[in-house]
Amino acid sequence: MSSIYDFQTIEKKWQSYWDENKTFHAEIDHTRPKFYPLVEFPYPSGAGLHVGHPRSYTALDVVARKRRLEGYNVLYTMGWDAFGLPTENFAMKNHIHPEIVTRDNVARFKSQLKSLGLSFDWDREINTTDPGYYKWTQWIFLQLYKHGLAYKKEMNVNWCTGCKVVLANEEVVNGVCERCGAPVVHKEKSQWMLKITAYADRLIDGLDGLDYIERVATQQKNWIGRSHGAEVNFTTTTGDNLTVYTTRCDTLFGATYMVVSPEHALVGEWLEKGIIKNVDEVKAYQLEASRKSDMERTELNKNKTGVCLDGVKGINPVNNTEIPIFISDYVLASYGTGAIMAVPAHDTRDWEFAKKFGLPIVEVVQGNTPSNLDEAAFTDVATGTLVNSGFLNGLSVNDAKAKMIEWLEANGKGCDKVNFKLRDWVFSRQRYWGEPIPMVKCDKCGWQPIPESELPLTLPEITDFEPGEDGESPLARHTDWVNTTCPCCGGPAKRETDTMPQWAGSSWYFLRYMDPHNDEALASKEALEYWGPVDWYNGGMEHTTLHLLYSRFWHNFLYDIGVVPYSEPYKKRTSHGMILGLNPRSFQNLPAAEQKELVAKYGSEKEAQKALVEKYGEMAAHPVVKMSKSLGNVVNPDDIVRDYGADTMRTYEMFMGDFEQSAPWNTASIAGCKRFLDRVWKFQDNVVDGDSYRPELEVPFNQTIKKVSEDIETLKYNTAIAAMMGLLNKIDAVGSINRKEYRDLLIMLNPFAPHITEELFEMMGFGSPITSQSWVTYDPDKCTESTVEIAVQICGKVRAKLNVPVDISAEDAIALAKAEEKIAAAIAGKTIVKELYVKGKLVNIVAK
RNA sequence: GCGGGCGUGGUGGAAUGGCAGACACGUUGGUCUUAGGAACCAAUGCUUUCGCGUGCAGGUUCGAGUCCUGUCGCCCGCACCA
Repeated sequence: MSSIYDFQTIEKKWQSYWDENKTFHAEIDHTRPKFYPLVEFPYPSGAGLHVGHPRSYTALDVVARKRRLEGYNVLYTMGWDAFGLPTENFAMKNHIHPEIVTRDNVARFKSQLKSLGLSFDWDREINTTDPGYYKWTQWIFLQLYKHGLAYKKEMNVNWCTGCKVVLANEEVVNGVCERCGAPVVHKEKSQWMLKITAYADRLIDGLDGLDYIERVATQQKNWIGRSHGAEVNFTTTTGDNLTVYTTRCDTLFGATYMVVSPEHALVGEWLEKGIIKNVDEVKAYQLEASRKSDMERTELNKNKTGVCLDGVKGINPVNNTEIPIFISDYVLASYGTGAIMAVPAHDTRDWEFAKKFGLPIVEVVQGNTPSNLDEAAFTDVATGTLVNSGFLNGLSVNDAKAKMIEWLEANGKGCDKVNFKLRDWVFSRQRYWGEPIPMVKCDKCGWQPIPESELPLTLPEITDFEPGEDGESPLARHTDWVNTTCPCCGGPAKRETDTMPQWAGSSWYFLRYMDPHNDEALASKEALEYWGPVDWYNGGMEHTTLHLLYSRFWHNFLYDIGVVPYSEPYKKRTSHGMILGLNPRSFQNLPAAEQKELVAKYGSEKEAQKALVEKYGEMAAHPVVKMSKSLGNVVNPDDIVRDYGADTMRTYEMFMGDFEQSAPWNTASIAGCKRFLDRVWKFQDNVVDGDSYRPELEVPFNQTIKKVSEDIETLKYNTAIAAMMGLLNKIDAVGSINRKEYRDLLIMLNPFAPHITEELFEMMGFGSPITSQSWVTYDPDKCTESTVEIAVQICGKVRAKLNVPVDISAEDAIALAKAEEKIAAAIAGKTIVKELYVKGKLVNIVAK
């Protein structure tokens, strides 16, 4: 009899074995092809590992382990993205230094990850808060500065009222802070900026050569938001130039007014010069607009507001018509020129505004059917033809655009222009726990980079991490550190006290894994050339427009300055779905007894569910929700590993559903995966000799190996495991397993359940360790049985089943089908209209 | 509003245009047990009589969960980007 499958002992045994033997340690080896899979390194939060983390880690661990068996030299690594606000907040609250908080959290995360048997090369572990690491983060910043891509600017920033820190546009979600949920307001602050906009085109065009899943590429493109249009130079009655940006220069004849953003420079100028007559009204509107938070602006976006500037008019360059100029916050200062020409007949927003302010609506584009401009703007570009537009009359929209640009350029009234939604990256944070920005300010020389030889510029040891009330970094209070000398003139100077955002360290970490201990460079040329680029990067969708875009920007830049030998960092990007929790407040998830009780009380399930929604709120209507402490549905991976083992946990996470879709965690379902592994364990009692597949298992084995091999490559881990479960059922039907079959099964299962397969491999004397074996192969000719069961349909309805040789001819198959008793009876006396045979599937007879 | 995705048993989910519900969970019955929240075996979409079934209504096809049109619902992203 087999021993008990004591997963606790076995898993510890092999984890120590791998550690001691450095089984997964990778070194440059030019005799083997390399493979570099990457998962997003975690922020080591105080809460410990979430069950969501291992979904991604296990998925690429499966790929990494398979690749090693296939002969690749695999670099699979882990590290810590450890700078960040939660740690600093925890440190403040509990009066513990962030460094200690980080150290403790990392230790916990590391032991949790180790307990899962992930095949990381722990010798390459990195930590963004390690001065040896952030020396190079700072070094990259200096290169950006030296190439004019880092600059300091007084600007309107997103200010989180909760974190008391500046946020990047990407960090503001629905007008509130992505992290803490507090309202975000605008504030003028002097900030370090990175010129990501200089790479806008590259970041779109570079996607073409990459294997990114569609939704990631689309989201990045939309975020960068490239639009082709024209700048048109309007003039004003004051003699000023007022340039607008438009994608519809074909409609220039239909411009009946102009709108500039409340912050537009000309408005200030005109106010100063006394040109504007309704000063109070204009100033009041400006003030109101500046006070609005993003949330308020969003909420109000249906109801257009604005003020007409009294005393100045715009002049349309194409027909010299004078038109009114408004200020309105529906025009953004930060996009285009901060000014637009308004064509209410053909733009929905302009139409709304014109309706509200009673402005003329002039039709210049006509569709195939007459449009009612009292009802809505006509915006169909595809079918429109120009009217009331002088030299454009009769042209299609596209032709008119081209002709108008020609005209504008010929007359010096405008030009072609490409605009982007993407804005420069606000890079300053008024916090302690981040990389110091290696810049000093000298009264004489201005901002100066510190010499590279002085890197890393380390954080000073301080104990008070509270941000200043004025929004200054806590570092600003530490004058010993702040006061320094100017690297340029040697005179007194002050250090920058803001630190870098968390996205800094994670923008290049995958390069450091290639050569983590190098003190001369961020990584050696040899390592960068051998290991790079990342072959397969898996991570969350939430990073698509943040980390993923930022790191592509940095990497393209590093390529331009000759630091890395290729421009794009990641060849392939995939994304996993979130692991959700069951909502304990939803009717569907209540214990049966409670459900009965509620139905008795309220009459029906529907009414019971309604009552729950009334009691708990809208959320009770959703049976599957995000895990949260307040609902008490958070699952701790430690508990699962303790109760079921790491192999079961891994298998379950891969089996629970489509890897790319979100899936609810259901601890009750884990039993199935545990049983699966138990059955594999028990095969040891029923092993017979044999060094080839037995006839009845030959096809199932070949089929399963094919399925598992292919599914691992296409993220279909769930069906790969299902196929192995199906194979087990077939082996059980035979009643025993032979040594060849057992051995191949274990290799196939090894990437998913590495511990149990190592143990069985050793016990069975197949040679040890399993990690030095070769991946199983299949014979394509042996993936189908020699006879198959086909369906016989009459008019598409299945009427009988038939066993036929797999290579039977269509004629023979149809003849056999017709000879079948039920079929013969069904078609008797009818005219056969059509007969067809689909190989190995079915015969369909159409009879009337 | 725009862009992307998705609606399949009690549940998670399978199905190159070809026998819908693989593989699991759960449930029911059984075996073995002092016991079972263990293990194993059997049944399990609904109805059981023809039959009906992939959100709903049409269409294409010999054949549609899959393709097309419309519609309803849910999720995600963007959100006045001119």
